[in-house]
Amino acid sequence: MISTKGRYGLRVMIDLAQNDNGSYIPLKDIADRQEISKKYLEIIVKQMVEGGLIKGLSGKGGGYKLVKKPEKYTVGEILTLLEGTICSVACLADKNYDCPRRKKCETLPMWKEFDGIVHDYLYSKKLSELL
Amino acid sequence: MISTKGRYGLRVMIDLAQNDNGSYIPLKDIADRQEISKKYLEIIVKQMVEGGLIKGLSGKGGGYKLVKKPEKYTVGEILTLLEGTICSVACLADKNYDCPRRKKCETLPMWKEFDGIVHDYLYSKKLSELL
DNA sequence: CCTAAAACCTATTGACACAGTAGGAAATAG
DNA sequence: CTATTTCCTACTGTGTCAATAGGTTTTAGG
Repeated sequence: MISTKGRYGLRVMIDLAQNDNGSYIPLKDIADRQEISKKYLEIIVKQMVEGGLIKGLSGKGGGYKLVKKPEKYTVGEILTLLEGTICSVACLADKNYDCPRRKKCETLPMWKEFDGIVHDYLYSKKLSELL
Repeated sequence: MISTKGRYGLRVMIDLAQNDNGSYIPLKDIADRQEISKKYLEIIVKQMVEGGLIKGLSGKGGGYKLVKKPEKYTVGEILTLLEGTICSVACLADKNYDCPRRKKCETLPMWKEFDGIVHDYLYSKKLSELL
């Protein structure tokens, strides 16, 4: 289940794309438009800056802006950054984890196939398609 | 993310299908084969009995068995029973919930589409395909 | 009838993540 | 110099997850 972090973050990205006028957009405006606590958005937006998804500028006239064109972002990369990993099951989430039942597990192939479908959908969906 | 409840429950179903000899299969055997705590499985299996997925018989010679043929179960129905709901986002999980932003939400259509894909996959996958 | 084996039932717990809140420090344009 | 804005650290209540624990009831077979 995608948490508010991922959902809100995605909405911030859409908001930034829709209101892009070349300059930086203050978080307050986004919070007002999206009806989300600005304080909470700060946490999310910080992660997005650190992850290189957007850039921020402090001080008056500051705010946030996209670093790429909307069609260059995929929903998958946005959600992965905020959710940590988009995986249906824990066995696949941690790539280093080596399940002792890996060889005989009857469900693993299905989870892999399922994960592939989810992945394909989210990484083919562009931010620009949501505007 | 599918929790252990759903994953273990699915494995119990597979185990019951694979070891079906007409009589009841004790949980201890399943727990041993699947290498899962029997105590924990009790909780999961109880839910599956209440949900009508399997039936149990107390006493010596008792255990659990499927109520339908493996090809009559879908992975979706099994997971839905154990996970409560298989929904990617909270907005769609509770059918009675009426989001105030429903009309203007730019992300809702995508979540619906995504949910549809997930649903389609899980409800078309039969238990018998996992044996 | 007795006993062993099994399901069934209630309660508890430690750890962790989620969804925020709070208060201030640093940066920057005008 | 000041108002605005990001940036940073810390805290907190709530809930779920993943079990564990200890018992009671049911049932088949000797």
